[in-house]
Amino acid sequence: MVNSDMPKTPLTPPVLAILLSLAGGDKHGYAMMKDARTPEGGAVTMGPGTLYGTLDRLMRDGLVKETGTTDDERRRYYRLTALGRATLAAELERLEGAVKQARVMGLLPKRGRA
Amino acid sequence: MVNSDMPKTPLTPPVLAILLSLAGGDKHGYAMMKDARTPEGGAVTMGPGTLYGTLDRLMRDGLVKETGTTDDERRRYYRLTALGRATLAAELERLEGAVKQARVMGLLPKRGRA
DNA sequence: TCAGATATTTCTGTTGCGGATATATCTGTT
DNA sequence: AACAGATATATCCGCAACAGAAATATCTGA
Repeated sequence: MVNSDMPKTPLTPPVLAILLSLAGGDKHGYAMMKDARTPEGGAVTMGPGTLYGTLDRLMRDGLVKETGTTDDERRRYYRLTALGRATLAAELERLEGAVKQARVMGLLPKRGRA
Repeated sequence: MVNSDMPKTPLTPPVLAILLSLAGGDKHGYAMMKDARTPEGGAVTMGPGTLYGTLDRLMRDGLVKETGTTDDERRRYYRLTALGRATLAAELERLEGAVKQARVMGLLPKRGRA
């Protein structure tokens, strides 16, 4: 159980957006880019430089890997690793705590409470 | 209504931690640093470099200002501006959306803990 | 007064973001 | 089948932000 098996948080917004997108299933880069722009995806606007650069770092750090399969010559599909999933989960719990705290402080409009 | 009046998101983790801490009342740097480490503060560990550097940028961007008052020679107190509050609120709603989405996808344990 | 904690400042290396540019492949149209 | 436009990735590089160390000053309590 080395350090690299432990989720490291906090995550930057581009990293979170990518992991969140991949949590919905294997995707190629361009699809993640569009995913991220949506409100549910985190409303993050990434250009290609940020996307593919971040993707490389995520693979280097073992949070994401390529699937190796494709349905289109151009596309490269990516998948979360176990560490990637664990990291995403840890970050989401962290954020949930902050949001909850914010609600207590009255910083958020009444709704929420899914 | 210029651009600088509009909240800009997403925020990086250190920025969020600082704004969140200041939402609880005027604080000095060292206090924010300790605040940030707590789970409710976002569980972010910042050294002085990150803290004061980020604080300078927040003042430059008009999200935070100095109060000018102190109860201790060493301390410099900071306060959220209206833009700072609006930015924090926007970011929290953004994150709330992501967390909600994550819950739908079953990425979070049943009910978050306090 | 002395030690140790508190609080900030400054400096510098490193990382990661962000936009531009280039190229290749796919799709639909005629 | 050729073309236009959308899709998809690769790569480059300047700049902003983060991260840690080191130095300094002030406060607190024994």
